[in-house]
Amino acid sequence: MIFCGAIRFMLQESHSSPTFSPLYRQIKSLILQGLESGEWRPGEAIPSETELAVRFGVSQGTVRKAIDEMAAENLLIRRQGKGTYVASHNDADQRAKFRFLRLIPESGTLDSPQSQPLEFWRAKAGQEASRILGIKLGAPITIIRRLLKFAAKPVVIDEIYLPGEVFVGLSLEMLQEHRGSFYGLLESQFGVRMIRAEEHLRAVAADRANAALLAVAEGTPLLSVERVSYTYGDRPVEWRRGLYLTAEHYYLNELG
Amino acid sequence: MIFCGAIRFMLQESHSSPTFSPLYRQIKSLILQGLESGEWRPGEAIPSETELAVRFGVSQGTVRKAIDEMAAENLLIRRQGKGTYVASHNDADQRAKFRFLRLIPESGTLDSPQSQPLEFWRAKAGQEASRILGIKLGAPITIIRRLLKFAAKPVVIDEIYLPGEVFVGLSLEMLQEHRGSFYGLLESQFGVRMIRAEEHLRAVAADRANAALLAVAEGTPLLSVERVSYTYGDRPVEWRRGLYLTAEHYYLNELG
DNA sequence: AAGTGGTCTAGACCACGAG
DNA sequence: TCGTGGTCTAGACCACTTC
Repeated sequence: MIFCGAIRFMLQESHSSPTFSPLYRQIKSLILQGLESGEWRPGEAIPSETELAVRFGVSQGTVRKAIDEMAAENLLIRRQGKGTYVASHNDADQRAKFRFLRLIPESGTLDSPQSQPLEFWRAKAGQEASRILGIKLGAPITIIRRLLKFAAKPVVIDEIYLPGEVFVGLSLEMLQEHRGSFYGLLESQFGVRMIRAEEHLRAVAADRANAALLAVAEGTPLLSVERVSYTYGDRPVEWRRGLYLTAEHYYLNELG
Repeated sequence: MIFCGAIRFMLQESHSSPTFSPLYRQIKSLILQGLESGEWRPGEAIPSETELAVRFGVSQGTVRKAIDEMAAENLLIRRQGKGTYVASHNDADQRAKFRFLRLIPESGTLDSPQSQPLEFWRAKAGQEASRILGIKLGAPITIIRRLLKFAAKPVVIDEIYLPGEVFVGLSLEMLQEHRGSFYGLLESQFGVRMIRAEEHLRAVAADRANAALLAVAEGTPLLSVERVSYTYGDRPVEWRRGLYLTAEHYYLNELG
């Protein structure tokens, strides 16, 4: 607490600076640093608004505005009366667990998918993987193929590309033993939290192998979902391609 | 201005009310009423924050919070130094014009699609249309079929269902003559502004007729996009089904 | 210079959760 | 009862746009 009030002077003072950003954004990036550095881990509470205000030497309202933005970006979760928490893919909330999965059963009940790993191997990044993941050509990558089942029926085939240097020690056993979502595992085991993702959707025809896995005829139209996921600092750390069988499910998207 | 300060007493005073909502939300719904009633039309400026604060008998900060939320919902657009404007599908901004179209060309240049009306007829609402559009069975509906071309190539077939009682007088000529987006036309000609939409995506096979229109082989996988669009008060006013050819385009979705 | 939205502050009080 | 986030206020000053 020696620094109380002192940090204020380290913040940008001048409005005429060419790289000017408002105080609450500077506070925001300070809190972000705390998240990236692991000072506050997913699921934990960060200090109260008043405490952060004292620490950073600004008013409580300024801290509040910084936290408001981060809550809107799903980085933090506010709980009235309790505190502000670091968002996690391991929350009790089921919606948080499969936040990035937009596949909905045609008729009614939304049950959690069950993951069945098919293959797991290591390789070297080719042109496309190195470009998309922002790693060197030939850098180690880990590839996972898996099947997702809804109500015991196979519906999704995923092929997941991960930069090997980020997820060292990931193994097939970890995937098989893990309960919960894939991103929850990456978060708790490797400290890498997925913040946002970008998906490219296309309609494609099932080839022989994938058709067999999904128990449909070769050539059946499938929804191809290519996803790149990003962690703090917009750093890409996952590239995957999903093939969705949309006979009894649909992909839901809300347009604002 | 006779009512200055008086309206304040019409707002909810008690926090113990079972239907309690904070003051800024009440202000928000008052502004919303102004939008719905057409007091402020799309593209126009609403009164300044200070003026609204006086009119509603609350502080400027409370009005500000109400407007903040509405700007986040794309209902209003703030312009520093100028004022706050009602959002419109006819904005100069190209992004606003095709806000709901997520189809991106595979390679580079994003040019505006060109719409070519194919068919236009009136019918009576069946089971599905009446359920989705929230109108009576047998109520009049208007159906439009059209082709969307990117760079002179046919890429999208749309079939659009509109409640006839909302869009009386809509004609094929209006569609042919109109420059700009379809929603821009509905907004300027019928005063109905689309706020949000919900899309259900599936992969399907092209039938003979649609394959011919898109100049592809019968059975080619297409992206089926069913959309329900809502205006103020979450009232559904459009149901459409699009068939997207995703050979040289993809559907982009951002996951937060 | 005037008017608009944008930022920042300080303080009051309310609602919620936990002990 | 206490500490947390949530709401509301009043006032100061800054930045941008227009005149």
